[in-house]
Amino acid sequence: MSLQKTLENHVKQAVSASFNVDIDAVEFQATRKEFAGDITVVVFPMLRYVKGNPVQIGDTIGNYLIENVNDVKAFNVVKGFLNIEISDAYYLDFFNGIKQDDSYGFVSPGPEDKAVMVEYSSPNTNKPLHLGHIRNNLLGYSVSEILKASGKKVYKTQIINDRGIHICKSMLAWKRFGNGETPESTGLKGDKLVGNYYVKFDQEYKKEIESLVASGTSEDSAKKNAPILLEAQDMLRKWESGDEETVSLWKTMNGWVYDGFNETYKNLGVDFDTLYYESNTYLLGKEFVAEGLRSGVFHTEEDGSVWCDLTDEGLDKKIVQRADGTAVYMTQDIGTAIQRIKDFPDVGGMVYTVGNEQDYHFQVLFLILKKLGFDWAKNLYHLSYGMVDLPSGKMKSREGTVVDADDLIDEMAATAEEISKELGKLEGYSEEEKKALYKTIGLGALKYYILKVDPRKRILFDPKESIDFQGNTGPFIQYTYARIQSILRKASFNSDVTLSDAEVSLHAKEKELLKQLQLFPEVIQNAASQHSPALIANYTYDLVKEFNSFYQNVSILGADYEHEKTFRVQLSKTVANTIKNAFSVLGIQVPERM
RNA sequence: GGUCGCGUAGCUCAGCUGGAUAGAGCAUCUGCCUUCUAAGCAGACGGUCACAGGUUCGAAUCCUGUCGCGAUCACCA
Repeated sequence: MSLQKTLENHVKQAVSASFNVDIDAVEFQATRKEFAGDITVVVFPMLRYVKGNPVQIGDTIGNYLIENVNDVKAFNVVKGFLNIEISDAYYLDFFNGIKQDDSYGFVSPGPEDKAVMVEYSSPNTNKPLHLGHIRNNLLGYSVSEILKASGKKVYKTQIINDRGIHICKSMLAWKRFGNGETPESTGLKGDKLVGNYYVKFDQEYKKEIESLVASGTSEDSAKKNAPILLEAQDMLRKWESGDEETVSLWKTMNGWVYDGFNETYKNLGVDFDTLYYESNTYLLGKEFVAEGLRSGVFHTEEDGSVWCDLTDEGLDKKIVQRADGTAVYMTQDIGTAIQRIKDFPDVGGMVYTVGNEQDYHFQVLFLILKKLGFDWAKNLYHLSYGMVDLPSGKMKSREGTVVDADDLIDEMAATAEEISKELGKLEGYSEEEKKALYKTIGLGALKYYILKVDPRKRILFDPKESIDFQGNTGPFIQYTYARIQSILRKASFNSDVTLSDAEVSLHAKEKELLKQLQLFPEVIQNAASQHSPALIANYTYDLVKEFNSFYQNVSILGADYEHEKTFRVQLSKTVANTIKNAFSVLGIQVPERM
């Protein structure tokens, strides 16, 4: 049981015994550093139940705690704040309980736990992944891992947008200008190759529009009637009717793209448990339109189109089926959500990692699913995130201002290399070790930089200046971890020794560290319920700062007494372990040396 | 215009369900490498928490309004 919970009961008893009233909650906070004490009870809220002077009430409770609770060593009252000092024995007990636990803070899923499905990435197959996808992938992956750590079973998934006119554009351009090029023949990653033809299409399309306009066609009409566009539309019809040649080319080119994407995912360190393809799901959902009509959730307009009226909930009307009976985006998403629950009956909720430009869409989607009567609909969460902007402005594929995911990952490793060389570290490492380390550091910097900020906020990403190896950054934390490993290599200590408070008296900095460690499981739970990797990132940074201060000011291997040394080494090891666990849910690797 | 999100130090960001004098890093300045990795530590400087009201013992945090920035308001996905 956490210190706070234990104390809460005691404080309640104290109030009950001294003032003859029951209170239902006690408010705690960490004691500010300028006051003596470890944990603070805020007395003000009790004034509602207990009449009197807050200082006197605090005194009374404090005295009761001293008499009745072993671990309470002393107290002081400042204004309405009752600062409580806890005995070393309590902290050592706590520490002895976790020091052997490599997965401290992580909870294994219980069999009765409902699973969560997390969707992220979900790219189109006509363009390579870019910086925006990186934010999406990192968030989705990390939230999945955090949910796992909090004790949930998680299915990571993505829906691949593998059909539609945009795919046909790439296919058409490849057919016309490709000369049979393949990833093998060109040495290009598949997604890059296909992406190039998508660009090629756009160039041709523009040329045709220009020449049509030059020969007197209106711009509007030219845009609609450019031959290459008409041909692409024709190709989509062929695809939908199952034309063998078209489908076969579609399969081949998508295959190239998937190979390319998988390489990027592997580099980024993200993965998926199950995949959905839009070519399989785009027809889903219509049966539920019929059901929604029966139950009165939807209604039919005169032209035969089907709508959902959400004006009562402050939203507007949304179409769910066209007059010609075909499905729209919303319909597919309804169908896909339901299909997923069918495919994975243990799933009781879903997280959609999608940019904030779709906030409204998901608000509507979740509401419709609720209205259709699915009880899991209350456990749907749109993990919405802001755009990633560049100093030069928005990323626009047409203007070539998109930061390519693969390029960025390489660039980060190169920057890590540059800085490492400047600092003259890493002597005596093989080239291979160095290369691996540069990647670990570069990726760590990138991931941490993106994950430490609140997802809702837009990020201004400056590829050159954003990567700082000092302060609240991934490499700083990695560095701390590596230093602790160095101590452990030199220490050769017996981790089984269990030290009691008779053998060790806690240094102030050690106590601070122990307090931080005690928070870890709570941080994981909070991060899970708030879907916030940022919480974990910032917590880890706090822990590391605390450790560095300890490291710099307290001798570890050179401690005066053997017990002291053993304890400090054990503590360092536990801190390292916590850093590693925290970083693993952020998807960041931790180096043994750097 | 309607709806949603954001606005905290020169810059990048924390700040949990309201609590003590609003915290870090970068940048600027001052100390600290014969000691476990100085990619570090200790300190200084820097704030009308966009603005105005309200709620109460107490507001960066909750409510209302104003301003600024962004997103969205397709029978596109």
